[in-house]
Amino acid sequence: MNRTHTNGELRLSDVGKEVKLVGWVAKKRKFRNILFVDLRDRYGITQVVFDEEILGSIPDLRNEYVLEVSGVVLKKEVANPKLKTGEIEVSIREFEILNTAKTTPFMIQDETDGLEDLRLEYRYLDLRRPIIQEKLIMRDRVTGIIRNFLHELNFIEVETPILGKSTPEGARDYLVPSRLYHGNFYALPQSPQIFKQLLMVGGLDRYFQVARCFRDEDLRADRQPEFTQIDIEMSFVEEKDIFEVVEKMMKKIFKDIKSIDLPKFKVIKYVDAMERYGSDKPDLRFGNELLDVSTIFKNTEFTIFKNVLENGGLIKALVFKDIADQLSKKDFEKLQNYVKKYGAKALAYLKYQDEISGSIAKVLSDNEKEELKAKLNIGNNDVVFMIADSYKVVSAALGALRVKLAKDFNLINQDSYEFAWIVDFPMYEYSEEEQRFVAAHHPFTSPKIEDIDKLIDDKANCYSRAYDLVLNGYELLSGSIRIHNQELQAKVFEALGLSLEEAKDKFGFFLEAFEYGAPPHGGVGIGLERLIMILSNTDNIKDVVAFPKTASASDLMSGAPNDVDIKQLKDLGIALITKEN
RNA sequence: GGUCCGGUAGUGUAGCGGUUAUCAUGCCUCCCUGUCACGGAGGAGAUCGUGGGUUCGAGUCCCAUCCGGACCGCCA
Repeated sequence: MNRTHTNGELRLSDVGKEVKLVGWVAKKRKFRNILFVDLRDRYGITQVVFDEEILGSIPDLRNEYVLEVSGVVLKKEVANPKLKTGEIEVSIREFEILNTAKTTPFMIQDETDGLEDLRLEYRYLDLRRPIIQEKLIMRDRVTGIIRNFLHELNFIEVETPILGKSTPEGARDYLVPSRLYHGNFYALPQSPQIFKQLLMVGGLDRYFQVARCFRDEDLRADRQPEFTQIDIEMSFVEEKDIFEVVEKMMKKIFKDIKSIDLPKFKVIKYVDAMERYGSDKPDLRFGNELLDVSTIFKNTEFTIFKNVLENGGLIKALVFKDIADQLSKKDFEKLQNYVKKYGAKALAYLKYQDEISGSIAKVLSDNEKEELKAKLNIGNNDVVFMIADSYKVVSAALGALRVKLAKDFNLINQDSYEFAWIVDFPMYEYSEEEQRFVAAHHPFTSPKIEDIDKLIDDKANCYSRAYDLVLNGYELLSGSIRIHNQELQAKVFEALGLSLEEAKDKFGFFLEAFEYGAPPHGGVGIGLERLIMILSNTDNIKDVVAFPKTASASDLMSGAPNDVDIKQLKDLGIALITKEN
């Protein structure tokens, strides 16, 4: 069954050769005495010709039959420029049908008719589509580049446990019941965080892993319950050392995959990113920055603005140039509804045309409108959007609007890749729900040295050595310099509201490890799927996962999750709670 | 936990109170030596997601439920 060539391989220079090909029937075009078949495999498509004069008869082939064919390579009189192999065809002398196939539920081609749920149910057929294969092949290339790159820098790949210990902070764990210890559970790792730090304590110095991670949270178009993180940790480093490794690695990936030479990555402080873009993962492919216009309205008569300012809120503006004539009243209504999702009560807007119109044109003074115009450098046909609310709501709503409008008005260059390190994240964020400060990152993140004194008494102004790398509006990776000092770690646990007892119960082994000479260390976790999504120009994470789950975390193909035999539950000592009790 | 959108031949869709349930594609049969989105003729193919209700009459309206999708919350 040895093929001599793949279906993407034969060229004009192969004319005259005897070849053997294998593959699937992608398409057939039949006449009385001749049959053309597009034979497909992972490498491409080759047209093969079944000629009655040569074979005596024409076989009855259907789409997706699996064939082995032998024949001679001929030059085509009229080439097909759409195929790499379009200048030749193979005239069949012998063939064998290796397998037949039912009619597929959707067309096996890039432009398929099947919708996503159907394609997921028959993922093994969906995987035959070149457009899906390309993405998995790219994913393999990227992990290959990463492995080679890190190995050259003395990193070693270590596998850490999948069955671990549940820690109730953070994302919800996937739990695995223990058969030997009834009532006890393993947790699947949300990330190999503790283990990789212990590898540093263990003296491994430079570690990485292509790590599967699991989070039992609700999904999104860019989130799966299980995903892959390129997990990296280094000893005896500071931020700049880690940035250098990651930056070189990204440059290597973009050079090899996209033939792009990336410039040096920007560095933006978290507070500046929030101020300018309303987001800690800003899309830097376009401008349209947020501007604080509170001072213009400090003596305003407009009660809504006035009240917000009096209650400690602020007013920010977002300007989009030369679009006023393209937005109808209905469009503005849609945008007003859009920002409500983010908690904004309203979206104010002004259209600067021959006259100034818009939702708040009548309630603002001429002076205010002119001041806005001057401060925001507004020209004819520009639109100013404003939201007055708390800092958090203004940032979230106006930040999201900024991205939406840029997309709607095609202001984003799809071929550009704008990286930036976001640094100096706050140590805590305030949880409205719990009415207290909670950890903004995992509890092993080091505070800024100069902020150690603020850990307990001034949480609002305490910053950490955490950083993200953002790319085109996505958080590509997250990392930090870790705490390596037992006392500081204990202090941070305390600051986070973990009693010494709780801390010992949950992380005792970890704290103890720090008493035996833990080196300074830090690292990152890179979201592999997101990187591949960006590289392959898709906004759907399912496209870059071989067997993805739906938005409700089910596998339409296998039917997972499913109920299990009562005997299995008994072995585990588990009884199910039914709705009745 | 919440908001919104969708579910009609194999597939993608039209229909929005009375139709023989639309169109395209796929499928099957026949015709066609050069197609490469082949072409031509004909044919089969739909418990309109499921269960209730309103109505003389329900893909069509209402309620519930299941499934899929997007988003908010969530994702230390």
